[in-house]
Amino acid sequence: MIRVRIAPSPTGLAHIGTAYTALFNYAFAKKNKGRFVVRIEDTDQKRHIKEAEKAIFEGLTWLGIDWDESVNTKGEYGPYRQSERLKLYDKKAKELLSRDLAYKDKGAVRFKNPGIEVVWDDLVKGKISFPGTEITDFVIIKSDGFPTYNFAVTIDDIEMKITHVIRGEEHVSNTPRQLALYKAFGVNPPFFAHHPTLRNKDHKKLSKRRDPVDIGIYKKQGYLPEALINFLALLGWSHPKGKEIFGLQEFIDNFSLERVRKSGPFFNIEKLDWLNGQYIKNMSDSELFHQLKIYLGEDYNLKMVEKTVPLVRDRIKNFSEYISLAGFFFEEPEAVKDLLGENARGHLEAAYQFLKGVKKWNRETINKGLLEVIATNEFHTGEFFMDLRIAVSGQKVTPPINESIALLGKDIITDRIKKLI
RNA sequence: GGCCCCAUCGUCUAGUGGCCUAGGACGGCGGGUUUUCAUCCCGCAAACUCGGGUUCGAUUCCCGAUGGGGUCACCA
Repeated sequence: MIRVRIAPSPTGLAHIGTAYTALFNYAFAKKNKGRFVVRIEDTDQKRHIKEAEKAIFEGLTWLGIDWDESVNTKGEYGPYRQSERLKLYDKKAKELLSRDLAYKDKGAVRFKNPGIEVVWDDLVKGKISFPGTEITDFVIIKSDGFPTYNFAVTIDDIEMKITHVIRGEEHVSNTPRQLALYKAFGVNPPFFAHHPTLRNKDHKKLSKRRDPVDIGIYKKQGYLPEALINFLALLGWSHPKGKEIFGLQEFIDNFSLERVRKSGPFFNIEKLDWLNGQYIKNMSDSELFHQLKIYLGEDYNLKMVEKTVPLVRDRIKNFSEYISLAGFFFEEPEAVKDLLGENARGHLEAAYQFLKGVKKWNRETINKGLLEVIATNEFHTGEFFMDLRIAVSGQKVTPPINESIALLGKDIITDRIKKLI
C-alpha cells in the first residue's frame, strides 16, 4: 500500500507551498489508491503557533484536499503530532546510544556520521549523490528533550510506513542525513521525490514576509479554490494532453511524478487571474450568485446581487473585483463630476427629460428611448452613453449601461442624474 | 565560499536524436465584434545560455564554462 504524507510545521499561516506539496502528495495517493497522511511537526517550541495547525487544515479543506490520517481522524499510526510522540524518539535515541551510533554532547544527543557516500534515485530529479564528508555528526535530540527535524521525520516515516516522500527540493540536502538514519535502524528507505519550489518574481523561494503565501488571502481576494488548484497543478507539472483547464479529479487521473519538472516555476499571478476568470465565466447564474453571496456576506442587497450576476460574469476575474465594478448598484458613487465630458450637461439634461417620463421601466424601452434622444439632439453616441454611465456609476468601466439603468430603477437613476444638471 | 540541483519565448510549459522553418497557454502588440470595459474571433512579435565533443544528424546524449536556485542550526 502506497503511503505518503506532508509534514507541515505549525509556525505561521497556511502556506501556499504546503498546499502545493499537499496537492502532489494527494494526487499521488489518490492515483495509486494509497493513503495520505498529514503529520504535524511541532517540535520547535519557540516558533510554535497555536492557531497555525487549524489554519493548515482549513486551508487544505478549502482547496478540496482531504486526508486519510491526521490528528483529527482515526489512523493506526498515531499520534500524528510530533509533540505527542516524544517518548518514541527518546526510545529510538537511546537505542542508537546503546549501539554506540550516537553520543551525548552538551545535553543533546548527536548521531555519529558514518561518513560514506550517499546516493539515491530521486523520482523527480534522478540520481543524486552526496560525498560522505558532507554529512557531519548531527544532533538528533536537542537539549530541551525534543527531537530535531531530521530525526523525528525519519522515525515517523518509518513508524508510519511511509513509502514515498514527496516534498520540496529544499529538503534535498536533508536527505543524506535521513538516509544515514534509515541505515542505522536497518530499515529500507522510502522513495524520495523532490519537486521544485515555487519562486517569486526575483526567482527566489517564496518568502513569508514579501510574497502572498498565505492561502487565506486567495480566499479573501475572491479566488476559487478550483482555480487555485488548477493553477498550482500547472506549475511544475503539465497535462499529458496539454490541457490548461482541468479539475482536481482530472489532475489525479493524469498525475505522475515523471511529468513533474525539475526546475522551479515562478508563481505568476496573472495566469491565476486568467484561470479564475475562466472558472467564473463558465459558472451558471445560480452558481455564481451562490459564490458571490458567500464572498460578499450580509452587507449587500442580495436581490440586487443576483440580478447583476449576468452583467458582471465576463467582467470579473475574481470576486473582489465585483465590489469595484458593481459597487454603484449598492451605494451612490462619489466624485462623479470630475469624470464627465465637456458636453455632459446637455447629454444628461436630455437623458433626464426622457427618463423621468418613462412609464415602462425596462431595458428595451430605455435603450430605444435613449437612442431617440441621441438622434434628435444629434449627440455623439459614445460620448452620450459615457456621460450617462459616469452619472449613474461614477466610473468609466461598468457593466452594460442600459441594463444597469434598468436594474437600478427610475428613482435612483433620475435622482443621480438630476444632481449633476 | 563548500556541497547538491537546475537551465526552451517576459512567464507557465510541450518536446526524450531526424516529424522542429521549435508547438500550446498567460501576458504584450495589432485588427474584428461592441453604446464603456470585458468576453469572443483573427493575426503578429517573442525562446532551445555559451563552447567543445558523440553522431550521417542534436533542443534532445556526454564534458566544460556561464547563469540561476537550494542548503550548509540543538528551525522545520
